[in-house]
Order: sequence, then structure tokens, then C-alpha cells
Amino acid sequence: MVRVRFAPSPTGHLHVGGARTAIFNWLFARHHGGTFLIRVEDTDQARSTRESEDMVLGDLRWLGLDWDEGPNVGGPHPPYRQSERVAIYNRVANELIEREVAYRCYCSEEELEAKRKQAEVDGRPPHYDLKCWINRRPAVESPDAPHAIRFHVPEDGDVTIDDQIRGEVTWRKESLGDFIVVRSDGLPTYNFCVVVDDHDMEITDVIRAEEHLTNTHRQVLIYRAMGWDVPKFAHVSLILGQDRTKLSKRHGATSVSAYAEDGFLPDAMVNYLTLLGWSSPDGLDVFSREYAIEKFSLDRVNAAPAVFDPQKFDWLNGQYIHAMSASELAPLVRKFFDVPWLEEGIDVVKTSVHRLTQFEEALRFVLEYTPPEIERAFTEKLAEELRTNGTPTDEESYKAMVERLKTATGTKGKTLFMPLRLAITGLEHGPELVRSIPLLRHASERDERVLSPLARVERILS
RNA sequence: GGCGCAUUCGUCUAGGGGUCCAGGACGCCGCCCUCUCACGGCGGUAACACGGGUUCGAAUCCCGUAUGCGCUACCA
Repeated sequence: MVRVRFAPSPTGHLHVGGARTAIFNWLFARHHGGTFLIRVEDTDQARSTRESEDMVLGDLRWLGLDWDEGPNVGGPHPPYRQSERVAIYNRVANELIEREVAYRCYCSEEELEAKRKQAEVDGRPPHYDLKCWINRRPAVESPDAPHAIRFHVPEDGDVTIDDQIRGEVTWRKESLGDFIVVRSDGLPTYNFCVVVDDHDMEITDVIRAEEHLTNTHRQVLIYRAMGWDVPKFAHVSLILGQDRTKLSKRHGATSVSAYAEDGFLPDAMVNYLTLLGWSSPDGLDVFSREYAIEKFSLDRVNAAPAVFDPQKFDWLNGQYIHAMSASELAPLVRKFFDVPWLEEGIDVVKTSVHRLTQFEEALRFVLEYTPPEIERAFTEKLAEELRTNGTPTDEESYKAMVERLKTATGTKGKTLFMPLRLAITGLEHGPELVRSIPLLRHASERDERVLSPLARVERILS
């Protein structure tokens, strides 16, 4: 039974990098019919807040990534918030001490800092000098001063993992110094809780960002010291900005919520982020969640970092919008722009739009009208046509109008349609007239702010 | 500095020794459709970081170099 987790630090909105990690975990779990859980990593008390946790969970919900266990929903391995699991960590830390693989370290931060600097000057690796390991006292002796708990790297501390994305990765024990598992304030460190939690929550596959790859060395040593099974690992590469540095705020929008506000769709976001690192076996770029779930596998995840391309994301979002019906789009668009004739408006302009927020601009010609400079004779004939036969309400009546105008004005093609477009929309470009003119008529009937086609033509004449 | 990871068109990628003078997608350019814009269709532009091996044969395997990134914390 596959069990995976997404473990965000609640320090602000969910970023696209975290979102992609969450998506890969979710796809993996759903593909295997396994369990996807959320664990909040809030041991860094200075930066973590409950508000941030709510934001992150809200962003995950918006993306449509449902989880089976986690804070609020619960599950068989509670609690799902690390700050509430400190007792568990302390119990394991004590066991490590009893097993003589960890020890209390009384060195002060200043002392350690000085030693690190000296080691650097001497050209030695800045590892802990083992002072408190050498002077360690029996585990039963109660501690008599503030101390941290340090893990001792054993003689057989070499580690090799078979990363599901990168293949075999090996570290020699010399590359590691004894490291802290519990700080002097009693709070555990990341590399320690992550092991305790992943074991306790029976995680089978750890799919996480590449920045954690080297941490895996420490973590595997803790698993071994406790005699626990080591899960499989898969380290996903970073997402970079256009300048090939790690994506951050200065690259513009990087949080999921910012894209939501910019009018991107959750489906498009999941699709795009999935494509950043994973490729479909059929070479598809546009695919549904169901398809991705069915086809997802870690062996098609690319190990190289990927640059986030806003243009392709924009194009993809457009593909989703174009494929949706006006009635599906209307409730989503209403959050940004609301008019009584919205659905017909969306139907008329949707192929020119890539984001929900662009409908307002695309439909501006309905609400706003500036009388253009047009040949008077043409305008008068047009006004007469509209007065006599009424404004077209559909394709059929539009075509009939066009035929009569051809006769009345003696023009056709561009010389007919350009002045017609200009007179009625006030603009040189826009959606097809066969759709725009009926839209303007219907909109003017339902919305007093909208000038009807005839009213517009009369404006030119007045 | 040490350790680790990565390196195919501008970007996302396919490719896992011959089928690759490297395929798809976005972008860009051109043509078509067309009242305009957009959509759509068709075509074009453009890449195996570098140097050594291994092999009859390397984008694909090995080594080195370069570059980028990560870790080397009582951050996660």
C-alpha cells in the first residue's frame, strides 16, 4: 500500500515549487490507489503561523488536490502538525541516547562557531569535534545543564540510496559531522522529525524537492540507528526563474494564489506544473487530471531543473478556457467581472482570451463606445436600415441585413465591413460582427449602460 | 574548500548504442482561413556544454573539465 505525504512549512502562501511537489505526490498516490497525506512542518516557531497554514491548505484545495489524512481531517497517525508531536520526538531522542547513538552536547553556540571558523582556516571540514561524545556520560545520569542532543555518525556511516528519479546516490561517512537532532530549547530539528514522522506515518515513498537530497544521508543514519525500514526516495529538481536562479518573488508571481487572482484555472495550473519535469508517454501537452493519474510514474520525471515559462502557462490556460463552455466559464468569470449579459459575452470573445481576468478587457466594447469618424452617407444608410428592419438578433437576420446594406451602399467586402464594424463597435478590431451585433442588441436590452447598435449609429449622426 | 545533483532548440521536453544530418510543445517568422483581431490549419527557424575514452558505431556507456544549483546550521 502506497503512502505519500506533502509536508509544507506554513510560512506564507503555497509557492509553485511546493505546489508541484504536492502534485507529484498526489498523482503518485492516486495512480497507485494509495494514501496522500498532509503534514505541517511548523517546528520553526519563529516563521510558522496558523494563518499561513490555512493559506497553504486553501491553495491546495483550490488546486483540487484532496488529501486523505492531515490536520483538520485527521487520520490514523495524529497529530499531523509537528509542533504537536514534540513528545514523540523526545521519546525517540531518548531512545537514541539509550542506544548510545546520540548524546547530550553542552557546547555553546559561540564555542561551536569559533571551532567552525578555525577549522575553515585550517582547511579542515567544519565538523563537530566530538568533545561531548568523548566525554559522554551514562544515559541514566540526568542532565545538569542546558544541552542539545547530537547524533553520532557511526563507523559504518556510508549510505547509498536508490533514488527513483536520480538512481544510485552515495555518501561517505566522512562528509558528515555529528549533527543536532534536538536543539537546546527542546525542539527537534527538521532532519530528525522528518524521519520520526515518516516512520510513524508509515510513509512508503518520500517525494520531495532536490534541496533535501543531501539531507537524506543523515536521515538514513537515523532510520538505521532505530532499526526502522527506510522508505524509497524520489528527489524532484527545482523550478527556476527565467534567469536560471531558483524561482522567487522577484521573478513576479510565484504563489499559487497569485495565479488564481490573475485568472488562471486550477486544472491548467496542475497540468502546467505536471509538465514541468514530467512528460506524458504519449507526448501530450494538454491532458486531464484523470489522464495524468493514469499515466503518472516517477521514471518519467526529469532530474534536471526546469525554468518556469509564463508564456507556455498562459497558452495552456487559454487552451482550457477555449475548451470550456460559456456556462461553465460564467461563474468563474463573475469573480472578476459581472454583467447581466455575461454568458453570451463570454461565448463571443472567449477565443481571444487566455485568462479569466481578460474577459473584462475583451468585452469593454460593449460597455464603452466612442463615436468614430465615418462617412456620413454610409452612416445614414446604416441608421435607416436599423430603423426599418431592426437590429439583427442572430446569424440569419445578420446576413439579411448585410445583403440589404450591400445594395443600399453599393459596397461589399472590406469597404462594407470595416465602416460597419467601426460604426457599431467603435473599434477596428474585435470579435466577428455576426456575433458582436446580436450581443450588443441583447446586452442593451438587459443592461441600461449598454448602447444598442442603433443608438450608437445615431450618436455618430448627432 | 569538501560532498552531492544537474547539463538536448530561447523555454518545457522525447530520446535509454545503430531506426537521430535528433522528434513534439510554447515562443518567434511566413502562408492559408477571414470584415478586423483572435481561434484554427500548414510550413519554417533553432539544440545533443567541452575534452578524452569504450565500441564497427555514441545524444545515449565511462572518466575528466567547465558551468549552474543544493547541502556542509541548535532553518525547513
